[in-house]
Amino acid sequence: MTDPVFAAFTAAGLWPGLGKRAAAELPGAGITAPDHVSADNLVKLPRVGRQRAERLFSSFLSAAPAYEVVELLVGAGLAAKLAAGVSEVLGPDAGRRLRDDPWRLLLLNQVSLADADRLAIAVLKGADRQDSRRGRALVALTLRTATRDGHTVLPVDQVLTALRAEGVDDVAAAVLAAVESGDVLEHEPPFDEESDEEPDPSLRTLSLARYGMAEDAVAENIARLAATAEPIAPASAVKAVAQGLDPAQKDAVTQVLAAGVSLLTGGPGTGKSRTVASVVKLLESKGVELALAAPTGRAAKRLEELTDHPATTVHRLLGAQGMTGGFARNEEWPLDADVVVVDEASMLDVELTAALLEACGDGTHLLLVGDPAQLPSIGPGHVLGDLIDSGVVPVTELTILHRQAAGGAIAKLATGVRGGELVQVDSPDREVVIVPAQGSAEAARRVVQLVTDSIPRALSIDPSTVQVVTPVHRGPAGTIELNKALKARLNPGDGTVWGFDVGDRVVATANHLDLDPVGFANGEVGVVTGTGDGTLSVDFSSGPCTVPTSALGDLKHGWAITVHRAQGSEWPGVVVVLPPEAGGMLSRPLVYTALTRAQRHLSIVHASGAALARAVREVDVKPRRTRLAALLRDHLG
DNA sequence: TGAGGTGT
Repeated sequence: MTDPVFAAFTAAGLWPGLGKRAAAELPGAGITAPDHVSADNLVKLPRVGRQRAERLFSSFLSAAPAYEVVELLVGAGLAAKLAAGVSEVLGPDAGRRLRDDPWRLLLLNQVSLADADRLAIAVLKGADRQDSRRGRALVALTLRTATRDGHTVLPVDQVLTALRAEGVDDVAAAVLAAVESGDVLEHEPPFDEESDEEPDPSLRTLSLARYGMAEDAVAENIARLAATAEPIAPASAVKAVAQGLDPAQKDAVTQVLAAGVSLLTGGPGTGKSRTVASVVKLLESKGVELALAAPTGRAAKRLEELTDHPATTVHRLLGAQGMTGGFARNEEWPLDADVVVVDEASMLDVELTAALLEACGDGTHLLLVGDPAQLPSIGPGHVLGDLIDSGVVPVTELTILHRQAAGGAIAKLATGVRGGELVQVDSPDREVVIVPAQGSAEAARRVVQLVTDSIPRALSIDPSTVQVVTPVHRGPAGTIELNKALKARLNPGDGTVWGFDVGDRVVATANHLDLDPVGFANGEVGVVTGTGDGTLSVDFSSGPCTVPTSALGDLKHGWAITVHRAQGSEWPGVVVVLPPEAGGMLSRPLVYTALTRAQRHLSIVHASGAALARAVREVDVKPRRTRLAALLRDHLG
């Protein structure tokens, strides 16, 4: 009979060097408990020689801390695989720390309050829901849950209410304990110089220390860069690159030369890219050291193509050191750049921005380029929006559309949505077509009909240049079902290599930037042109690529992709589907991002009823609570 | 309560 803790430990893959198969073979070799583990016994395993047995034995000993954690977890009826995360978050001393305070388990994202309570009951005997350690953990949990909606802070009252709902009696003591532990920070409301009155204490907020500190760091470092900047070149230098730039675009260039931190904003087609290219050209000619980056691999790749100057992800620029590690570039070892340009800045969250700013030495100029109307960052914070709202950082907003379709229905619709209005557009030329549908099954049928029949027939747009965009993966009008239906119509086949056939459209779901000749970036769409032995040849818009077996798991069918993944790409024809089940996730940025993917034709299959107009009307269906705008006004106002 | 990125 195998020791249950030992069995759980070996099955959870926590023994370094021991594969799944070998783990299953342990009982056969008579190893069913920790004290059976020795080199002499391990050598009885199939395919294990003396040397490997010795190595496995020592790696077992080194995994003792994880074993201790598994013992605690299994004793409480919890999954042993949590142990890896526990050790990562709590360190080698995790077992003792969990025994001291079982609610520390809540530091892991996958853990619920009920799980932590179970561990507490198992570990503490006589555990009490009024335990101050539980209250403290609940404060942090409440704040962490809020970060999933992008908030960096919550009002104190809201945290207290959440604590009461979990049965905590002394809520003030719980907040105090959380603040004293250092995990949580308390913030006074912004000081109002206009009034003599004390700030309202109910406006106090709480943050998780890591985000509270990141927000402080962003504000302080913006102020530092603003204060230490020297003009790079006289404004007259702009003339050299100014041909073809409109006045606002020229202003943006002038601003980069003068200001430590400046912003360049505007919707698709307003010439942000063009302006950035001019900035780069000018600075290169002056021999200025430049660093170009973007939050995603695809945006970085595009920035590089556009400027003809090397660009990387912000993470790579800063020398990111793995999942939990920090960045090699920081205040001690700043970036070797006089000017740093970051594109797609709407995707910057508060922690990455703090790291970026800390890595900018005194006198470095930073230009952030982005569109605040597009989808917000995944991580917490509202950096680009807060910088704009603060009013203390110079902003150039580009508003003039420079595309040939400037006066067209897509542009009118997009401009309306950007401003919060769902306008009726007249489109006799069928640049925009609204297709109402009842329910998501009908919506899905309409999509297939549009792509395979109506659009090519009536508008002479080839299906290969039409992209379907949907908010969701699941359901009849989600990416999964739509791709099945579209493959059946556009490129039927049985999927010889990993479900793909020559002619399939694919989308990348991870970066593989280092493959030979160019590699591909997350979100890039391509077409399969050939199959090899466990490999695929794919033509991405950036060039052809041979995708090895190891990277095939990061490709999916790409006729229909999510709005999130479509951000940053455009197609001649776009079909946007809004199924009823996506009603709850519709927001102005999502709708705006979806429809601005279209260059010449936009079909909207509308099955989400009143939710669409509501989403567009409300500024932000879920506004993010942050302190950054107020902090910036404090530092720079 | 959906969807989304980066790093070794």
